Amino acid sequence: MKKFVLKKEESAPKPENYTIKYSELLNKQQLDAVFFDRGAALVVAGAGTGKTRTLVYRVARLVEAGVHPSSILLLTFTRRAAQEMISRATNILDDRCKHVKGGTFHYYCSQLLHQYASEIGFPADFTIIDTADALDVIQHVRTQLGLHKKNKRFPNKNTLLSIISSVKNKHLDLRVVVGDQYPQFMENIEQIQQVYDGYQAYKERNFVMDFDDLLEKSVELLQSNEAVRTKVAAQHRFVMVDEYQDTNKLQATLTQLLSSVHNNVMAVGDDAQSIYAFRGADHRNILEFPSLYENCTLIKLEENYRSTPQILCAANELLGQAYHKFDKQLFSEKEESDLPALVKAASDNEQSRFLTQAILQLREQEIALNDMAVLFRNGRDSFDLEIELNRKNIPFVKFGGLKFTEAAHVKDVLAHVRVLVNPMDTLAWNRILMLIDGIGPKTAQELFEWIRLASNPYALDASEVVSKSYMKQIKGLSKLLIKLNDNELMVNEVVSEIVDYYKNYCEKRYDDYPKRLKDLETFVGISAGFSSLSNMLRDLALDPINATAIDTEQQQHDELPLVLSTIHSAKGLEWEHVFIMQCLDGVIPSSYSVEDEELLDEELRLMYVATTRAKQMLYYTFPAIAQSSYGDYFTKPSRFIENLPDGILEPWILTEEPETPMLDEAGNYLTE
DNA sequence: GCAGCGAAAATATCT
DNA sequence: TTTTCGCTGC
Repeated sequence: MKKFVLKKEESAPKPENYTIKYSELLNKQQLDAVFFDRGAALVVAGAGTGKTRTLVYRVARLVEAGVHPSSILLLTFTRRAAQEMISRATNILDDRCKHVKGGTFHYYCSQLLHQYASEIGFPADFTIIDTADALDVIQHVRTQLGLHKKNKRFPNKNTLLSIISSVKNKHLDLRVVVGDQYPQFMENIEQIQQVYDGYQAYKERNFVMDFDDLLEKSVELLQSNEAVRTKVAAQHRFVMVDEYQDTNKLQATLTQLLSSVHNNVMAVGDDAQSIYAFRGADHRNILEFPSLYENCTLIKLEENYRSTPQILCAANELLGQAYHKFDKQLFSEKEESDLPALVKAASDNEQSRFLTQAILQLREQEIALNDMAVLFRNGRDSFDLEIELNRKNIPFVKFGGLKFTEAAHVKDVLAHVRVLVNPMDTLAWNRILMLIDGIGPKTAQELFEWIRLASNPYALDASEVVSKSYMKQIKGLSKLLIKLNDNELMVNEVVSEIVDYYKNYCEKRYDDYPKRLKDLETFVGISAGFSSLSNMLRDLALDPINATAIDTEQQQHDELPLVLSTIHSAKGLEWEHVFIMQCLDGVIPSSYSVEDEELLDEELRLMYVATTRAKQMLYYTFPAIAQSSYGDYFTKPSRFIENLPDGILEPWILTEEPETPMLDEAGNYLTE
């Protein structure tokens, strides 16, 4: 039985009652967005046009107008972005803004599904699996189906997962995805369908969900259950979605569903900055948005407040190279600056040394390390630079690249936590059982069959499956799990016990165990920050810790660190001085993208995003010769840079002098 | 059924 | 360079 409650709308706020002087702080278009009240709006905001600022002020304005903060939903691309916006709103207004609901789509969906788990036949404590786990499941399904030993080539697990993920995120038929992206595997379509079904069935059976399931199942829940949809959407009087150009089909549908009661929805984005097509994002979403909502208002933010005209000129010229054109020209009233620099180094290492020196020189000029960033296409592109920075004692943080929680030893420890939270999590059981000598896939499988039916799944030593040879080890595991399950321990106490138990296995398995044990000690410390085991698992799955964050945390510099970041992770951020390194053809654009216009355009937009992060000065650097991870060499600068007309960039020539002890004086690179 | 060895293959960006 | 596959001996 449906029940609608009619509530009176808050009376429209009187402008003179606002404490914030909006009209003095924002331009005309920004004000339009901030004071936009009811209905649907699309804010098209070019890079650096104050998009975040506008969202922050709109949140504050709504709260000031008497809208209950918790009825505002702010969906962003990273959790970091949501937290930052909410804290900025809190700063300009007051603590009420802290109650605004914010986070990523995945985070929102995770909360929703945990709350309504019973509606979709899942236990409230289902586990979210990351990509590595998902690949393990696919591999398992693939071998079980006997597909690995066909004489014909069958797609590997990475390809299979990417196909499955596309099907879900783009909401397309499997045939369409395979035909479109992997026509060479069309002949295997039946088997791929089997893998798809097997993968789905496995997750249902073991009560785990992958990232895509979070979105897909949320849409299913809201679409199939009218009562839930009404109840949920009623809580969100105002829905705002940031970075809308990087939403996929499921997220666009979710946006509609979540705003379907109050119909107040604002999407903000920039089609020129769409860089997540590989993940199913569809920049057409933003173009189609106005047609999805009745009387949608369109607001354009065009004046750039971030970068100097010289940097914007490079950005505009880059965008002009796209196959599919944008009608976009950024302009800025900012003061003139030097032309962006184009720096050719002889080698990878010379590039690193140039960057290190340039950074040190800027620091001498009182520019904080934190106001500089080095950006790159791939996580590994900065490895050599990281060594150089360490050598010179320059503190840095790195965003993107390897995640701490992806390291095998951390996953091992987390698997123990997972079986405590969700005893039906086969994947985690497999992982911890196979640590024990003598237990392989087969025995683990049999043990799990027993666990599934057992009255106490942790009392493994009661199972008749266990053979004598490893009984002692099983007893140890069993004792640990029972103890942790029976006692009300703090999260870090649980993790600490697991680490103690795991130490032996870690030492046996890894030559570099001292480093890994140190990591685990750090992890015990981090775990103290979580309120419960299941919260910890959820948070770590959706917001994994960066691998280098672990090292830097211990160093405790009083100086704010330099930022190293993949371009993808730099989205939405800005710095005074930006270095874009490894600008090589084959790196950016990636050599796997050059055959395809769509892919190539996305690489170009990536370069555009990187370029528009810079406020004051921009440097493109590349080595004359660079070795790829195996085999071939990169020898040409990025075509995007090569194609720029003369006079946009200033070429720098590096002349290296013999190393001298006084770096600041004589050993510098000369510029011309 | 398990573990270890050697040969062969191999895209990356993120929630 | 690292991961994956198949083979062999226990």
